[in-house]
Parts: sequence; structure tokens; C-alpha cells
Amino acid sequence: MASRRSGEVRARPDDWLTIGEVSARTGAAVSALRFYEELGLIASERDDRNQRRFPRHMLRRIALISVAKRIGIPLQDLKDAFADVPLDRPPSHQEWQRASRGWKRRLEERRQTIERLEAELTGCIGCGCLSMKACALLNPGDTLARDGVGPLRL
Amino acid sequence: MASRRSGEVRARPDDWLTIGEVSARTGAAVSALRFYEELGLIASERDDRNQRRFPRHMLRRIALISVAKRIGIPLQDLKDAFADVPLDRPPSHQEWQRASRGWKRRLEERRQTIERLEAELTGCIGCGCLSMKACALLNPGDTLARDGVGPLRL
DNA sequence: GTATGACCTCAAGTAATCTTGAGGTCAACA
DNA sequence: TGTTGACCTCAAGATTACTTGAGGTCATAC
Repeated sequence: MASRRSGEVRARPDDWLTIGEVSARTGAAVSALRFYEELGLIASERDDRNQRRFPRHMLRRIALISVAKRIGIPLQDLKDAFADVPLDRPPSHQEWQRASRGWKRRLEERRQTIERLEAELTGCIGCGCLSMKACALLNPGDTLARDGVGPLRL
Repeated sequence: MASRRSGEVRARPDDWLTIGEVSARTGAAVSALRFYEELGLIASERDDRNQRRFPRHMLRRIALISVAKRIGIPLQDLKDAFADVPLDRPPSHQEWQRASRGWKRRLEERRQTIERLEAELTGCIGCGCLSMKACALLNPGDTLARDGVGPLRL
């Protein structure tokens, strides 16, 4: 990109990034960034040529979106979790902390689900799971708790 | 269901289940079960009325599918992981063990990804992540490793 | 002065994972 | 005998998360 190699040719302040730059730095596709903006997950301003300019603090949000994607958390959940973090200005330490903690809780839940499943699967490996008796994997706790019906329990 | 409450009315052996029974025991919707069968993730035989009859050991596979869904693992991955487990007969202890171990490894990877992200997010919470320096969350290792480009690293 | 590349919009397409609907069979129950 | 309920097929629709394509603007590079 010539305009970058030649420095601040267009007198663009260093803390505003083009969509291409954001894409390069976050790994998210340009089309994906536009899509996230449409969803209200991120925001940008426009320059005199109607091109998006992203404030630097937006990179953090985009990183979080990528992370959520990697572990299969729907974007809507992320939107909810970070609803209180402002889009139009760099979030304060406190705002960011609060949302981060909330999100960390979600991560923890997810990890614990996996850990539980790992343990259950280990049990199944141990017993061969051929008897299918008292197998937690085949008898998930949440289903049991939800409706009192014991799937797979005879 | 009258045929169940009144026992083995149609002389159906206990180890063959109707799609409705499988649905009730696994929590998967009938339509989802048909879909899984279409994908080749599960299999059934037909009775004289062309209705599906599922062998009991299929419940295990369906449980795994549900689990994969819960933690956001695509069905194709599951299909790959359990490709060597036979559909047409109850898998042997060894077959099941081997596949379970493979799948457990996938679970572990996923858990470790989440753990890493938790740690990184904790770091971000600690530092407020406002300086954005050396933040692993914003600088994911895999991206760095893949192409040598440092996203968000100035 | 034209070609290129980065950007724009808007609409349509894609993939995964199912669900819903239309139209039909068959056995059991009142 | 008629109606229900569980099952069947096949096609279309829904949702999420994007990508692709058509058609256009503008500044810089040759």
C-alpha cells in the first residue's frame, strides 16, 4: 500500500485505520468487517471520500469477535456481553473490565462444559461404554434436570 | 405412546428403537435424526412398514453428535473422528475406545484454546488492555505463527 | 491520460444445520 | 368406520455468518 509506505501522505492521524488496514491487522476479511458493522458489533466513521475509518480501539472488539468465532460462540452472545462497552469512543478501563469479566465467565462456562464432557468421555473409555449404564455422556445432566425424563436411562 | 405402554405389542425386540423413541431418549428432534442419517452420521434399518428401526448402540453416536453441537464442533469433524467406528453393528470395545480417544483429543484442544483465551483475557483485565502492548488476545499466536505478520503489533 | 487498487453499495449466493409443510401409509382405538 | 398418531418422502424455508458479484468513485502510479 503506497500511502502507508510513504508515510502520512493524506495527513491521516495514526489512530484511524482504513478497513484494509484493520483487516490486515485483525485477520478478519474486509467483507466480514462490513458485516460486523452492519450488525452493530463494531462502528466506524467516514472520511471525506465516504471511506470507513476505524478508531484504533475497535481492534480490540474485532479481536474478541474473532475469538468468539474460534470457539463457536454466536456473535449475538458477544453483542449482548459487550453491549455496555461504548462503540463511539475508547472504553474506559472500568467499562472494559466489566465486560471482559462477563465474557470471561462465559468462557469459563464453556470450558467447564468441555471439561465435564472430557471427564465423561474418559469414563466411557474406561468402561468401554458398552454397558451404557450410568453413562453421564449419554445421560446429560441438563436434559435430566430440565424435564425429569431420563433419556437412555432404563 | 400406546405401543410402548402396552409392552412389546408388535413383538419388536428391545434393542430396536423407533425414531420417536430415539428422539425421546436422546433429545434430538426427529427431523434432526433423519438429517443425521442423510449425512451418514448414523444409520438405521427399516421394518416391514418402511419405518426406521435404530439399533440401541446408535444412541451413543447420537449422544456424541449432541455433545459436539453443544460445544460448537461441526458435524463433519465428528464424522471424521468416528469414521472408523462401524455403523452397521455395535462397535467393539477397541473401536470405540480408539475413536473416543481421538475425540477426547479434540475436546482437549478446544479446552486449551479456551483456557489460553481465558488467561489472555485475564491479562487484559489486569492491564486494562488500554495500552494494547503485548496483548496476546489481540495478537493471537496462531496468526503470528502462520504468516509471520504481526497483527496489531506496531 | 489511462490503468490500477482501495474503497463504496446493494443484491444475491453459499454452507451448515436443521425445521416446516404438503401429501401419503398404516395400525390401533372409540 | 372413522379418526387419530406415528411414521414416510421430498421440497422449501430459516438462521448464522459470511462471500461474491455487479457496477461505481477516486487518487496515485506509469
